[in-house]
Amino acid sequence: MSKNSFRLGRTEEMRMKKVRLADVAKVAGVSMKTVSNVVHDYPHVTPEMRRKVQLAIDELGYKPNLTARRLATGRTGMIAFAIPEIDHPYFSELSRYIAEEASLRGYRVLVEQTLNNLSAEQAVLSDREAGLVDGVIFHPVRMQPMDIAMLRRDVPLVLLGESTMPVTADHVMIDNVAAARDGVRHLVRQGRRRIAFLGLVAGDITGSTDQRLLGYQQGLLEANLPLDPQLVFSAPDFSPEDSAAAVRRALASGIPFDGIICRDDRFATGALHALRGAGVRVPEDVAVIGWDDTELGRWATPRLTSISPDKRELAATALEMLGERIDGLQGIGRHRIVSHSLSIRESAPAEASVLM
Amino acid sequence: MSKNSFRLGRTEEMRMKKVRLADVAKVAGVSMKTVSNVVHDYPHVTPEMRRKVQLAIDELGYKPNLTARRLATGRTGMIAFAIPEIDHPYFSELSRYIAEEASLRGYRVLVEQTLNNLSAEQAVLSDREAGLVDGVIFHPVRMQPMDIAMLRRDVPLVLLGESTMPVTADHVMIDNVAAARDGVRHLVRQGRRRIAFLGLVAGDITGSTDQRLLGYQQGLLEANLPLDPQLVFSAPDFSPEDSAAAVRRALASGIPFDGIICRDDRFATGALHALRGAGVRVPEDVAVIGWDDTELGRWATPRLTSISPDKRELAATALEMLGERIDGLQGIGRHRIVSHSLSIRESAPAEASVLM
DNA sequence: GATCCAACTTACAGCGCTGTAAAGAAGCTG
DNA sequence: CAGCTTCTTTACAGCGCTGTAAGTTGGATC
Repeated sequence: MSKNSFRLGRTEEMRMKKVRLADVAKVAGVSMKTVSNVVHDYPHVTPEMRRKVQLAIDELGYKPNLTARRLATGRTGMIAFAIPEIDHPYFSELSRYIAEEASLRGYRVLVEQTLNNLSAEQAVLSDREAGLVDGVIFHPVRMQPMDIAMLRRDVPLVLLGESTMPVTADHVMIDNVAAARDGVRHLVRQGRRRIAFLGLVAGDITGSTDQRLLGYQQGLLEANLPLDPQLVFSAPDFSPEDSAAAVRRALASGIPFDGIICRDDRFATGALHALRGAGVRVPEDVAVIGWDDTELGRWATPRLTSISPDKRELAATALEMLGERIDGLQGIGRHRIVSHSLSIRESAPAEASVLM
Repeated sequence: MSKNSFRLGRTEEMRMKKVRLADVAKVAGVSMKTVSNVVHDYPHVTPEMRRKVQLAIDELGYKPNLTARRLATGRTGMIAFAIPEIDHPYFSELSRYIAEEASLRGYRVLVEQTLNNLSAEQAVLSDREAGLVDGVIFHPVRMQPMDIAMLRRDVPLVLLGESTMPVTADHVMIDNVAAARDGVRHLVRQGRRRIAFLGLVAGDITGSTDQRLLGYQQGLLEANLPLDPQLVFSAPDFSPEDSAAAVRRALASGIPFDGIICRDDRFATGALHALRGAGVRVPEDVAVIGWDDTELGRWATPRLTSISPDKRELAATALEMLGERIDGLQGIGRHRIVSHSLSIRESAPAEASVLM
């Protein structure tokens, strides 16, 4: 009876009170540091000592307190991943790779949404608090390069995305010019001659689509096709609805076109819907190419041909660079290009299959 | 000149060295605690003192060190959100609401992917380390209720999802039985008589679809429709591909059906593709209802009618309950139901519009 | 057997902040 | 103006861990 109640007391104590390193040390009859060494698999610990300590750890159910560790080491083991929207297909897919690559390197990821909001983006850089994360991977959409350069704080930073970036920070992207050109080439190879670009977004101050637009133009010139400003469609905002509206407007205005290259899969999805609604066949009448190669496009009808950044490589590269910065690497910002390809599906099939 | 270099030195000092509370206190000529009080807007501080301290804070560019704060207070201000896959449309959309609701309550969110992996799920609960987060919102898919109950640790926990949950933890879900019944009713109202359920997944040990299947059956019985086991389709895994294959198999086997209710939008998307590939018209020949009301379904062709859990309410409720637990609320697990609705679109339109 | 070395282990001072208790200041009361 | 109360401010001991420097031990060396 009394034995039982003692046992209960013991058990309760084990789950109620948080066990500290010092408690383990006392039970094992060693110093705190030795326990710490066991926990960290420090090599110079005799097997006997290790066993003794491990026994005490197990008995007490000791769990290291991360916060204390962080305070002592100055490292948090966490990185922030700051993106516009976590539920945008491209970013949610990218998040997954970032999380996986981070976990491989012993980091945890704190996802920070900026919601296309300037002040939220600024908050990412001019953090009110310090010591939360060891580094930041940031995909800006509203901040200008100079803003970023100015606000740049002491925490290691890697930038993502196609907009112009300050030369003071590391940056990873795909070759957007080449990618857009590849898309145009693919359409040209199918015999398309009136290729549209969708699209510019009113108030998109970052000029993030500039490079894609540039590649689009290069692709046309390369094929000796005329540059028709009417074929550059604009949308009021970034949603598929806005994109669909832009395509409807273009159709209504009677401008002829037989191909569209879109700034992202969301835009392409909107375009597909607008075209279908107007009775325009894809790809027979108009071929459509998306951008980002997301699930949204893979399961669109028809399945979307899309420019496909190597997201895994993107994530791995960003983490690699960030890791180097965290490890103390100094120096001017480095720019890295990761590979891209064209995922060819029904909306803009390869030549062989387009012989309708 | 010398003035300039002094300034530079000062500036450098400001960005190089991390400023501590004690530094601010020294400059302001007050105690550390007073600075802390100013930082925290503690009421009993004279305006003059506040001004003086604020000046020092601004001059030195002081940023509180979160880690130290955490160690001292025992609170991290972070919660973990543990889900199978961050790039699953339902979870990425839910993540967004969780992040927003958390931010409203002063919490940051650490997203943890379990990748449908049992050991990863166990790791979520039996955390190796303590003091990382104040609480956990967890959507299990592999763990059994008893496992969860056993491994349940000291950190506050709120469970999400439709599987059976231990009575020892808080739980938020929609009424899956009612929702499935609503879906069937909608189809029946359109005159559908051979309604399929897609689908069971081989090896889905959680029985997470049980309730949806139950509601499906109730809906059929309610309409005096026979229960045909052949109309419950099975898939080997959770992807749209698997779902499409399951539908193709059903079509090939010649079982007649004129409606499908799917376990999620991904399955519905796969079904739409399989049907289209077989020349079956949606909704004319077969009406399709999805589940989760995600962007994937909203932009499918045809646009997907889908059972729509109120994701914002779900997130808010989970955070509310978790917050109460973090604030010390004890007692048995509470179960909360949040509302759902049916988002009616083209794949299973309302009666009026179905008169082809 | 004294000396030295390498392999282990320990003691303890921080990491930067907050909670507590207690001191100091200022305003009231009779 | 002593005696109280209330409002501000201070001093300092932790929070739990790790890095450093200083032991301790056992064995190899001459």
